Amino acid sequence: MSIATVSRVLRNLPSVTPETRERVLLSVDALGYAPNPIGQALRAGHINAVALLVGDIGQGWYASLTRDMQVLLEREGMDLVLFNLGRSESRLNEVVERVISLRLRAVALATSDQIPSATIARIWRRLAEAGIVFIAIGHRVDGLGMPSIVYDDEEAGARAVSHLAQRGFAPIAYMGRIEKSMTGQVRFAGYLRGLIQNGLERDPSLEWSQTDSFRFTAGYNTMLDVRRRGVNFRSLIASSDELALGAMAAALDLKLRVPEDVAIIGFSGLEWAGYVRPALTTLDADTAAIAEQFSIGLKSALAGSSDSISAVIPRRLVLRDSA
Amino acid sequence: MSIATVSRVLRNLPSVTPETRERVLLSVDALGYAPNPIGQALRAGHINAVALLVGDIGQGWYASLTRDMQVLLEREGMDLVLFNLGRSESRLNEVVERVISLRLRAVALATSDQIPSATIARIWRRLAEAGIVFIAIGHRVDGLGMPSIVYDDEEAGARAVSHLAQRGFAPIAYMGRIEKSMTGQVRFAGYLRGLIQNGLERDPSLEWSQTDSFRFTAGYNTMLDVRRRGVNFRSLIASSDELALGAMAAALDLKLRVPEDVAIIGFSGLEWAGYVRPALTTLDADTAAIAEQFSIGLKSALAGSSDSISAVIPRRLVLRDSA
DNA sequence: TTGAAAGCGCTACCAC
DNA sequence: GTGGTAGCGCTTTCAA
Repeated sequence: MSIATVSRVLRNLPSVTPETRERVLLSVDALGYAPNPIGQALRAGHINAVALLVGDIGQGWYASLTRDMQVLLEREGMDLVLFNLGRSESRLNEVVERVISLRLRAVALATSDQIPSATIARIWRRLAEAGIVFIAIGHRVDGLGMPSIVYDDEEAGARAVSHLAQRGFAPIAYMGRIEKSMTGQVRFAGYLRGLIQNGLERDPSLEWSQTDSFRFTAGYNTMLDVRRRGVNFRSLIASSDELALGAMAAALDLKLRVPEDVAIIGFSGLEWAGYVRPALTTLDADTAAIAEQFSIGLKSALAGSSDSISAVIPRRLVLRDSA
Repeated sequence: MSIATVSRVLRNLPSVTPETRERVLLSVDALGYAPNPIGQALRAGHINAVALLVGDIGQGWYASLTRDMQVLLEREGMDLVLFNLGRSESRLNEVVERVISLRLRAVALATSDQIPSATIARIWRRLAEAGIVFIAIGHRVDGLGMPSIVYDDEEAGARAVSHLAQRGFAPIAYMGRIEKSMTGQVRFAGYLRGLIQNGLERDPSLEWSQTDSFRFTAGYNTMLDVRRRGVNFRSLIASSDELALGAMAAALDLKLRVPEDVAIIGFSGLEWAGYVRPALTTLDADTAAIAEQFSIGLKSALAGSSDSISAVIPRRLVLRDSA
């Protein structure tokens, strides 16, 4: 009953007689022995854990994604090491180096809108050198063959426009345009396609950028600003539920009726969106589906498959009262 | 220039001549060498990381806490391994065993309201045996000397009552009573003290329990239910912002005015609470302060101090429109 | 089928 | 002040 034999038994290797196995398991039980993952990691050259890099865990979508990822990883016997990026790109590099030095097995990068594609591609290469699986979440990086799981934001944007147009809510504005991000462009492209499909004119004064953030205040201030400037619009598509709620709050404070005077559609499907009044119509973001796809992609990559995952998760239009 | 010397240089041990140090650093730079944390961990007998156990990361308070904890741990050079507990107590035990087997350095248990004190005490002992620091967050476990960081919920509950009473919003109901949890009891005790201090009668029909959860639906359904039953009240204190928003949604759907017909105060200070309309008055929950205290307690415990942290974070009453 | 031993990367000890 | 080496716990040869 050497340590080697114990190791074999505990990993269910075939080359052990039933009796030996029995005896080993008995002793293991008696002693309360459990293998030390650190030893295993040292031997294997990597830790059986995945790094989840999120933009800001305080935001609902990231939190929801984190939960679903943790559940799925645990099911695979892996642990989740969490890194919160904030807005700084240099921090992203530091975190990646940290992950490499920790010898984690995979990186899930989930920052929907803040990082240039070139940066992401560089990080992907860097991790590949280190033998670490990389999967981008929420980032559309076309044509590079980079593993990614994204929403069908183009389609979703177009669908939102059609919905508003059919309800007679034109002119339709777009809040939350962000130039440097691929995702932002895709979502916005959907908005533009939607306009065309519905025979509507594009109007640059209805395309609102938020430089500061995707969050509540930005939505609030933007709404105040466009109303003060007398911009003419009947509805708006906000690229996050936070922006949408901020905008709705401003609208209500200005004594506008929602949706009669201003109709609003958000992006994300956060839980509180169903409980504000009027309840927020939104293009939901299924984080469980993302986690599911991640798990599939991870397993395939760890099994050595060369073709990388490229999944698209559909967004559902959740009709409530705000549009 | 042996490996031993390199190790000494990289850890800034004094017994190295400046020249040697210089030479080593040069080579390290040239080779891009970085120490392997797994080797360090095997040697040290533990991984330089902290486990954060949260009830449900999808809920705003946990998400906010997680972010602040991650930031502070990173500052200390430690990583954050996240575990999501959900509601099952058996899962808590599994997670604790996992943490022990991983040889993490500390556990922060943040589940404000679901776990019996006896269970927590048992876990504390189990971790102590394994030499792992344990700090309870949001759990008040008096008299056991257990390291803990809690809010001043008793005081906060009483303050909420006083505020409502002074504004003439009696009778005041309490939503979200949970018997098995210490925290729940403390918060509720504050409510009772507040009633007495303000010369109000206690009325059991105004003490509402939610068996299912602290979340939106529970608040919504409870409000519907008490109105249907014709319970007489002018305001309510909800033990979470989620409950509060759910209740407010139901009130608005019933064409009640908030705060004129029903005034509402929540517990938590989540960001969206300031952007719903009417904006939600709340007893905020400073998660950054908790992380700060955790960091202090952790450092002291790792330094071998025997007296354990016991911090109380005050809740601020954030006055907005709902009460 | 089982056991002995090397070696993953690190630090602490002991010699020099 | 520096270098050699044992040993943390594991898995994987290689021999028996």
